Amino acid sequence: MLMTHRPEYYHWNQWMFTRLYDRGLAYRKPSLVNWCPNDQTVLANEQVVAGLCERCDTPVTKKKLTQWYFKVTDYADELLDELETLRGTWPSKVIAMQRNWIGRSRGADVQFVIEGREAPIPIYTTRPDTLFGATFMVVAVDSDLAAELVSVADAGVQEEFAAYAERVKGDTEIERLSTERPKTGVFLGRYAINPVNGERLQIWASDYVLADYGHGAIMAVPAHDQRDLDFARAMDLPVRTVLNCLDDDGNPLPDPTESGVATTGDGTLINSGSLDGLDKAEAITAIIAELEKAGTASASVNYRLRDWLISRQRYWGTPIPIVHCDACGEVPVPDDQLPVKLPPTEGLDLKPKGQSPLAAATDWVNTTCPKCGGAALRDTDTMDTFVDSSWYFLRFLSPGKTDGPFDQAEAKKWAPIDQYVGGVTHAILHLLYARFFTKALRDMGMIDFGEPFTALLNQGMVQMDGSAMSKSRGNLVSLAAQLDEFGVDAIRLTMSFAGPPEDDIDWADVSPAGSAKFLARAWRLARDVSSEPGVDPALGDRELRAVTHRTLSEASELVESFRFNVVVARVMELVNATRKAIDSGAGATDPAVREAAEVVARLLSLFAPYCAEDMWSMLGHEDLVALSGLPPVDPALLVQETVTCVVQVMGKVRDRLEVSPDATEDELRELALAAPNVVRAMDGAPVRTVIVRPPGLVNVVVRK
RNA sequence: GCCCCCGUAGCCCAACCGGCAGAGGCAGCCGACUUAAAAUCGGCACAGUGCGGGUUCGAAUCCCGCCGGGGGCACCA
Repeated sequence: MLMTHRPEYYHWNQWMFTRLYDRGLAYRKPSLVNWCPNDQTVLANEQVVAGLCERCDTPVTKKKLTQWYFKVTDYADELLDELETLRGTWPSKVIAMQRNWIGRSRGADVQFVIEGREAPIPIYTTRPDTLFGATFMVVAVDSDLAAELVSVADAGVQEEFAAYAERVKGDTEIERLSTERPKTGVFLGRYAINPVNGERLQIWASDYVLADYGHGAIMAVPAHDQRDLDFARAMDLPVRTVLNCLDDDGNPLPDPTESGVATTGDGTLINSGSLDGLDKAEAITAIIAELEKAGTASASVNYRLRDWLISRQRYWGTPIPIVHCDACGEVPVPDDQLPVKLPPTEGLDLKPKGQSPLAAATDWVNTTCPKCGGAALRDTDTMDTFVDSSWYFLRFLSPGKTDGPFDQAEAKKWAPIDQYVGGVTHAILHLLYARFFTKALRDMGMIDFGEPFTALLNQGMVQMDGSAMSKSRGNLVSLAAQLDEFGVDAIRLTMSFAGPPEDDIDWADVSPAGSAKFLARAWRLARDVSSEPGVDPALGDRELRAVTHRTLSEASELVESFRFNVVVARVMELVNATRKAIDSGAGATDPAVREAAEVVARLLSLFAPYCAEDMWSMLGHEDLVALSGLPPVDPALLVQETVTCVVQVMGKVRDRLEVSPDATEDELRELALAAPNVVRAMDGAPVRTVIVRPPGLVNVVVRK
């Protein structure tokens, strides 16, 4: 058993941290971070769900803090491209979500000279073809760049900017994400020069440009970007169309200047100097080439993915194994001093207060620098608990190992995980982090694979009356009460039978009473069998044996492909056939009945182990059915004596023939053409062709 | 706005590589057993696959376009 809160486990989180640190994959930086005012801690991007804290649903705000990050972005391309290797074994939904989350886009960095500033400012754009349509520039209000640009503006502008920046800071993520939000901003009194035509562009600060994407600054092309157009209209800034766009029917779209709707599709360049007459793709290639020659632009790639913020201001978690020394700076704790154990919490104020509670444990915080031996302070933050689960699957292979995180030989033998099962809620949290860790560990030479989970199944959830159970809705189903009423076997069977495992189950749609009834029906078979264990099934009723062996032959494949609901349905069929054989067929003494009842018990042990074991022992066995496996399928019993051959005329079923399973194409064609119903349907029309798929189908195509 | 998934009997769901639309269950109805009921056993009925095109000898299945439902991302330049 693994307990990730114990030093025996988090020791190796710290070991991982220092290895990542050594490779430049763990680093500290000041940044505007997600802040949960209720939990009083920072959150990773992945832990902000629709603007709310993943743990407590409080609206998240922003705060400028210096925090620890894992450099997931170093692996952005690999994390994205290797999703392709998971196609087919991972749900396409999860692949799409990760793809979306990583959000790679291709474009160009373009340098804009700023009046009164020595260095030009780079902007990122996916649409360099629209450079001639740029009519102003916008920088993120919360960026360092905005603060710098405004610092030389006159007092009125500075005041206005400061007020605006303050207002924006107070906004929650929810407010920021609102699509109906009007555009706001402040003109900084500064100008940029458009490198393609030398035009002077006003520089504005606004919250619709993000500080931490691209360069935190954009060229605004209002005619061909809706956000820029909204801003231009709100601030009364010029709009210039540089692309004549057509709609799906080839008609020209209305000019954005008039319509208020930016055109983003393909078209022909206008008002764009040397680019005039080119289409979008040609213009992008041409302008990048031209500006690269001039040294003012370069092709560039950007990602939506951010580095993983792992610092938490919580008393539980793994202490970050760093010592801050005035002389040496950040010093990772050496291996032989790990683990850095959490201090005793006695006497500490553990309430969230915006600073790690560990800071109050002064005896613990005050330490000596591992490098120079001088006085130093421990880092007081703890790690995100998602660090624990990013590599636990490797720890499971050697859980007691004391001289390393996991045994590499065991990992070579067992890992990666062939089949992982988990909720879709982890699509871009755990599953992304674990993929990152795996790739990093591979690059450290500790494992020889780059993807941790070869196949993934997202199991569904149990709902009630169309939605997730919740106290406030009052649509709760007590599992304990259901178990009391129907028993664990019936409940488990109900869930398995309700539908494919990846589907949600609505408890209002299923019938645990029906499951209990079925189990009783199956159980009675074992009670009724009156032959001795070990009788030769070959002496039994062939018809029932055929059903038994057909069930067996299908069951393995169905189980392997997780179609448990179908397996249960097949067992139900076998139970029905066996019941019939006992009551009105071969009778309870027939060896085939014993064989069938035993197969029922063996297969049911997957879903209803208690019931199955009881059946097994009632059938006279001393061992466990769970360990008994499945008997081999007798292929001879799968061969049918006759099969029904469907005869179609022009694709419509007109007759059925009972034929031998190895009837030849010619025989079937002849039989079909002679069948009276077929002759009637053909109505004298000449045969054009006859399609024969032995033994089951003949289709006569006639000339009309 | 972009992306992913799903629409088959009253309901939950099967249907292999395109080949008889139905395996199983729930609910329903009928019968046997019973003084009666429960339980049990047996039987019956119910859709032409969301809509419109296309490909094909043949489409629930493949392609295109809609409609409906669920989910993800989103001021990402």
